[in-house]
Amino acid sequence: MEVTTMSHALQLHAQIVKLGPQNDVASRNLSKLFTFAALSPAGNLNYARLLLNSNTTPFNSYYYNTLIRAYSRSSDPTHHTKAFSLFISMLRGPHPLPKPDNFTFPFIIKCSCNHFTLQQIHAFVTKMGFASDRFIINALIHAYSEFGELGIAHKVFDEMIDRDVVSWTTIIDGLVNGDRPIEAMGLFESMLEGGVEVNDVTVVSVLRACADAGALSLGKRVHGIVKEKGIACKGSNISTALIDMYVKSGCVESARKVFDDVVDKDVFVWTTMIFGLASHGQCEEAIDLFYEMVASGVKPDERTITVVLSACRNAGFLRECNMFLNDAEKLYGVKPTIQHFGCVVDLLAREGRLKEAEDFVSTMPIKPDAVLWRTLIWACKVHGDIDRAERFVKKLELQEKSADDSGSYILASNVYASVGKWCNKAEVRELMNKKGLIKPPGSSRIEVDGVVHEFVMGDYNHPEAEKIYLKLDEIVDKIRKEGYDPKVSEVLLEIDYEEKAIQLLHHSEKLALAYGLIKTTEGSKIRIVKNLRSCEDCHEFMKLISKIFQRDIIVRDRIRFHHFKNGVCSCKDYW
DNA sequence: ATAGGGTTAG
Repeated sequence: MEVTTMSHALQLHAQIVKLGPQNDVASRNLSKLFTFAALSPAGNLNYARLLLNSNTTPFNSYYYNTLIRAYSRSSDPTHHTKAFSLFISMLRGPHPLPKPDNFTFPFIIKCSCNHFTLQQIHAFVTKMGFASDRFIINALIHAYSEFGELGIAHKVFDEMIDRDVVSWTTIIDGLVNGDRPIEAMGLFESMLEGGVEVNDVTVVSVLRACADAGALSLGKRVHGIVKEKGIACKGSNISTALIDMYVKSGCVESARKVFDDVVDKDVFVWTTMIFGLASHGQCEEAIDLFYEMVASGVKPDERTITVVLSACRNAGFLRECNMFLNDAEKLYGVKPTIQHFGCVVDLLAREGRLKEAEDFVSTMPIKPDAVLWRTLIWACKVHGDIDRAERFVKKLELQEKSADDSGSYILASNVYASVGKWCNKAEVRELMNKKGLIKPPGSSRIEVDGVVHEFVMGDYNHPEAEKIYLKLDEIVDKIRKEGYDPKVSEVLLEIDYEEKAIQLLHHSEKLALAYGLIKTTEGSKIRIVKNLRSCEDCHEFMKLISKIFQRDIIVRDRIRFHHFKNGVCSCKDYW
């Protein structure tokens, strides 16, 4: 008989007490009752704990492990602490408790709060002879990855003897989350070579990697695998990942095809497609698709609203923007977030309606965040309203939240520099140093002839780095000696190489640039996916690149795509 | 008599 409610559980408990712990029926019921109390959403963790502490419950590792498992699933960190103290008492006593076993570790690993604790547990795992337990090791790999210890995670993975799909998927997923999609993709390839069967989870992870890297060719291959094996039937999450991958690799049409074939579209599928259209400059289509979604009976969530608002913003539809903002709560029960308000502010600011933007911010029911201030400051800078920019910079500086955000500081220092207030700029820089803010290196990835190349600022790791630098020097030299050469140097000349413009380009971008010059000789589209930190960077870079290649360019920054035709950006985006 | 690891949009 199944236990389904707490009152039923209490009845059983009474019966158990009556029968006594020695009774067979009683002990079977006890385990049922306990499992229900600990794990069922209708159960009660504290009650399970009481049961464990009562002397009728046998010293059996099952009960301890189950309770630790229950604690580990909770989002409440004090539960993790409780799990830990249970674990410790299992290790050391004082009472004769069951020793931690192979079941204990996967749960307790989930409870560790930092990588030091994790390493201690890892040591116990080894000491107690569980170093070849796949479940435990997979849990370790996952946990190390979550703490950003990808090096250790990778090492543990490498040293494993019998890796299975989960091991591979875990490390791949960890690399994707750690912004190392290229390595993730590499591992996926080795996994295929090694003949490991991939499943739906693997596919979703590797598709995320492809999306991040703009790796269309591998993305397509994965799509092929999905079709071949029919893995997609299980749910819409693969479809969502595929749509996202195509969108971020610059292929809305392919994304749309996948989208149209999804029979039971959920909110994720719709939202991703709406984002896809909006980010490719098809803003009105995106808005239409939003209405289609609502008509089909799927309720938009917070993210959907953000996406449709950003479509309005990119299209310059202020009226619609306000309308959707009002509808969000009334029609769809979505509480407006800072991103939602941010869209309206962004739109006003871009159009140069800076006072309106400022007024809007002061009437918002939510406290503006650093991103919002930055949007405003940037717009002020573009529209030459430096007084207002300075006022916003002050607001930004007051905000503790921006303390860990080096982007804000850099923006602030740029504002000061642009009006020649070098003292203030120096102050900001100093503040940054004091807080130990180091800007993470910029990186870019480019797919040329089916190969994704990654460049990190200041790196020399590209296999053809030397060649690339040589080529770059050669070009620069040529410009110096011969001046203008319309074939290759138009842009470099125009931007005044030595003086300033090249400073806008990171090392990585120089590499990509030069590499493109050497290698890219055919095709009409170049996909470049960049993790740029601001639209400013993005546009500077892309203006250059698209002129050099003399063809259409699609580039993605953190938020959206920018289309460049003949060196002109076609989306209404700051420009 | 009884359990375990990896899961989607920026």
